[in-house]
Amino acid sequence: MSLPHAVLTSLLEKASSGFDLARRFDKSIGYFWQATHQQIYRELARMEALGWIESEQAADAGKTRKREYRVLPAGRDELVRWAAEASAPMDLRDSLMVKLRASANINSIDMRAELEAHVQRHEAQLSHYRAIEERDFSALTGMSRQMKIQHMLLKKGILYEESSMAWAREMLALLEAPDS
Amino acid sequence: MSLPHAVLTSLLEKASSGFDLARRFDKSIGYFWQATHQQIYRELARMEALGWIESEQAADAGKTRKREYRVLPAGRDELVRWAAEASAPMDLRDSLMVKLRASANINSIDMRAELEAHVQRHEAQLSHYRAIEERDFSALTGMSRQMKIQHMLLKKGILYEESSMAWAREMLALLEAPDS
DNA sequence: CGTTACATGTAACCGGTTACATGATTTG
DNA sequence: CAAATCATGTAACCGGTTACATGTAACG
Repeated sequence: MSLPHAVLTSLLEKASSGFDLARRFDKSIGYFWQATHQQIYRELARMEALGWIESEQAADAGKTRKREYRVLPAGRDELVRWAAEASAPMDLRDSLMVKLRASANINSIDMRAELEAHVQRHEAQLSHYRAIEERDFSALTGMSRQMKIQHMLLKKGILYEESSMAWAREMLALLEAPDS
Repeated sequence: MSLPHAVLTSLLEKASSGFDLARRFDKSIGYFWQATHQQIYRELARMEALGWIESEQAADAGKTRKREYRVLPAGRDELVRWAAEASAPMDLRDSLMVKLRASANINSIDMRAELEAHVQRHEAQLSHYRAIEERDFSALTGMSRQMKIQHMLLKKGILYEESSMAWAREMLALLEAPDS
């Protein structure tokens, strides 16, 4: 159950409203943990009831209901406690692999178009990551420990995209090859 | 919604009982799509009601309730239909990454031990995959199209383990390094 | 003869997804 | 002024997980 802790981590970096959190989830932390705004609002309410976070009307709320959430010591403690737990290995549920396996058994299934789309998606994501790397992590010296860790997380994404793309290209080559 | 289709694919390769399917899911197809026996029994019942599969008492049932399931043409058609749908990109939900990100913000979180366990898990899985590769895919010539695709799926797993391990080792080195 | 593996299920729960609702603010 | 974006929520559903139940077969 990592969603509350992902939210806590994000709030720790910057006190925010639910809406801003949802937007941030679409970017940085969302590459490793996605959440819809409904989930986030639900968790914020739950965590406030538990005393892990507190909120007040946002400075720029105007007449809207915008609230800003902040992590309380109890929330910080909970994050430390949770981090010490053993984490289960990530579960892979890749429907493309299931389809490819089906295509190995049924000749009329042609996965080439979908693999091509797949390659393109990985390509786009990769260049997106690389742009972030260039922008935020190109300094050669003086990176703080925090920055170095953040950079490694980005690199994880880059490695994933690179290896997925290379593999998909090889798979595509196999499917394009004449059936000898 | 890939579980029924993963089951269909597995049944296509070999007519089986629910129990055998659950065991097989722990091995081959389960690397890309896990399922507990409860889920599998539920899907088998659903798919039989839909006319995608049929069953009869297993030859080796004895006095047990063991049944053997077989894919019907309608099930095969459904698999073809489903394979033509665009598949969503795999969603990554990696709690280890969330923890590492938390550790970038809270110095008292030490992820070294868990990263070491992580590396070891990947190492074990990798040598397991390599043993399968040696056993089933070491032939240099005459591999059928079906075999080649299956080999590529295994290679996908191997690539994943290799890159995860390399990355985790690099991350570990960073965390071991003196905090300059 | 007790333990482990085989074999199939029911029930409750929970996290995540989808659809829908509501109102304020900004922009063209 | 209409449309898009900001902002927060409710409700229903569904796939996946966990706990529990039940009985047979094989093994030491």
